[in-house]
Amino acid sequence: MDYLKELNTPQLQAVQHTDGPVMIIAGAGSGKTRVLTYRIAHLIYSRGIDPFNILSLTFTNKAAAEMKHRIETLVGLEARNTWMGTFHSIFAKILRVESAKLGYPSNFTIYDTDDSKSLIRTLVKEMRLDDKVYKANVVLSRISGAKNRLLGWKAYQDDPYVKADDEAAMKPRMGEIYQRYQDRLFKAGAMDFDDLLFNTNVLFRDHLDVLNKYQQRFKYVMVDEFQDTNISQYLITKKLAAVHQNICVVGDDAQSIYAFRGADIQNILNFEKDYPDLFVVKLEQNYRSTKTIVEAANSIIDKNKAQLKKVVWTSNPDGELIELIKAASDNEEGRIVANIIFEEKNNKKLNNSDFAILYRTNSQSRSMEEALRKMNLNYKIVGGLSFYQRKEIKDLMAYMRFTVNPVDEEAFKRVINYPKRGIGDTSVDKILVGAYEHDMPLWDVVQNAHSFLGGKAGSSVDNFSTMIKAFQIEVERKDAFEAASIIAKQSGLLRELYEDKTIEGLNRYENVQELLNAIKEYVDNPENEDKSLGSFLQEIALLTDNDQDKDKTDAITLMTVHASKGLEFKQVFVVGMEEDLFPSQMMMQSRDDLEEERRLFYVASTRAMEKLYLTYALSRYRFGRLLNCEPSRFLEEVNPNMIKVNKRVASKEMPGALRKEGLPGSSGFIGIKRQPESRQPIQLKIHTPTPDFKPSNTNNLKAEQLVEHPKFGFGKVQKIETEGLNKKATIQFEHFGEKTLLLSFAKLRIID
DNA sequence: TTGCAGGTCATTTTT
DNA sequence: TGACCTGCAA
Repeated sequence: MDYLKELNTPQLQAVQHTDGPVMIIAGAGSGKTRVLTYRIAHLIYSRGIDPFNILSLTFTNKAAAEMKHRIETLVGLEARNTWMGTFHSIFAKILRVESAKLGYPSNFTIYDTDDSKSLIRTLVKEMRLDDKVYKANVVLSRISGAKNRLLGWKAYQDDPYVKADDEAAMKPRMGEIYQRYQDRLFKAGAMDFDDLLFNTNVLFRDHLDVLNKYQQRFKYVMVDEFQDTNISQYLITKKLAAVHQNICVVGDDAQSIYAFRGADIQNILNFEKDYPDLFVVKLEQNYRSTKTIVEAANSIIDKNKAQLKKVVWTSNPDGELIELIKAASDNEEGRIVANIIFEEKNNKKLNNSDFAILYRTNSQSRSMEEALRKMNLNYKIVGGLSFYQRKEIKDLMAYMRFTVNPVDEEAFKRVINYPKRGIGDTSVDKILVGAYEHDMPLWDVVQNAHSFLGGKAGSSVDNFSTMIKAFQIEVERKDAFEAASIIAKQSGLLRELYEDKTIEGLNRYENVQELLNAIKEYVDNPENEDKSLGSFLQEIALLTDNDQDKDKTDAITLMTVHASKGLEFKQVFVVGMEEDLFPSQMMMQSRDDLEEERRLFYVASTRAMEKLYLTYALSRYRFGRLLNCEPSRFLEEVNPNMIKVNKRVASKEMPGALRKEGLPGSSGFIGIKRQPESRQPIQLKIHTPTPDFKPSNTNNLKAEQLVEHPKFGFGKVQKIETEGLNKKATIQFEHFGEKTLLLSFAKLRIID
């Protein structure tokens, strides 16, 4: 085979070793996607495997689309017949076919996070619980965590450890919420994201004939980004591959950055134990970045304890040093970045699309955007509020959802009184409670509104249900586009938006038109056989990526580090390299996972092909407050030989606010502190909190008190200050020196 | 039921 | 800071 000549030895091994369990450890930039696509091509060409028997699972829509595209170029249209997609989409597809076995309708709705949270809020209210204790976010992540560990509500309630946990967290009724939540999802004919995996596990566990069918079908199973799988996903994959044993996982433990979503790095670390005859290939040569960048990235990740041994190297030239840039404020940081991009574009004849600005949190994009706009530099933001998360889009989608599946409670709540038709919260509650108490399907209650509501509200609901019934007839007769247009018009939604003449209102109107366009495209696409609205809804339920790559304009890419995985740019700025921001304070306090933050930094820096910039600000507006910042510890951990401190920072401008606040470091402190002679990074002593660390109530914290901090370790309170509404504690820590912490954020354990 | 004013609260990453 | 909630008047 000709195309195999392009591969190096380990890559070739990975491609040709098709049978039996295989694990490919692929460092950043080592040609992972290429190996995967060639492997599939090889299976089809050289082994004569029917594409229909090959299953490849990816993590993101983007990765799936990329792979599909590359395989089609390599193999041709035949490749379309392979099963390829995200875990969620593939299993949703299977669940739609087999839904009856689980008692679900095949057109079940998929609830997104907003729907789930809203349902939880409703439940908490119904159970008359304190919504400050049972916060939707917290409850949902608890339930989600349970599902990812395959703990159903019954098992959850019966598990003494879980129970003890919940009681310790003062949330003893969590198990009950979980039960009700599942019940309501079921009645609404809906599954949440985690259910797609959980229910697939149930399906395969309880229906061996179904399992067997898919086991026979998928002779070859491949999993991309294996480090990001959770137990639930892993178990499904393992079951599917149990007959043929042709399972190939590709991943990089150093890029495992989704633990918050249940990804378990142990899956990749322990894979060998599950398959003793495992064939392991390591792809260690990096083709993407300069030596400087590869080594700097390695120097950070080397600090992690949990990792598979591998040495990522490159034969690329050294390239330029990494630039370390200090700015006085977040706005100045933006200006500096914009200036550099402007200069580099001119000097090196680069395009906007050669640059990426990466940040830890979406909210950081603002200062960057402002600066880029001022310099007239074209940019695009990836992620953030995606198209399908906008209110107006969700509203129209909710109408469509409710028409197709009129027991969908969350869709119902969205549309019943929008646009306003005089059905207030009380009436909505009566309907929902009616359904609940009489154990009736929501749609039946809506159709018999008069038995539950008084005259006026009752007739309003009657009008509503008549309208929905009319929609249902349209949906049956017409294609998705025509039906959706009618729904948009006759629901009054389009008129409502049209009458709003503000700029945002105009935008919203255009967004709805945009959604209708998307539906039109869907209908016109000959690949889609089923043109019904229901089919369209199923198609896009799992589509959260709005990067259709349609914008051909040349733009600088702004995105979070997470969103950058799998991409590459000539020059990359990692901005906001400040302690508590990157690494993130939240992350460190909730899970004390410095290692994952390191991996995150590794992902960020290895996106750069030619040049990497690390920038930080000494002060930054966060939560509407001006905070003083310290440079990130990662700047200390990077091999200092790779870094040059940028001199361009000398900015005379000092925002008034900073001067007033007397910014520490605004005088004298240049660059980061480093021991000059040794040129060795300073070793920070990282504190491991005591195992049962629980933050204390710090309302009455006094000076001289001994405390423990999950990150800074032990310390003694120096003084407590009140500044406006904020209380600040200055604490002398054993290893980290004096720190001033905002008490509302700091998690401290008081040692008595 | 609706709309407004004022208050509170959290503030990460994504299928 | 801004998203969301609550309470009150119409």
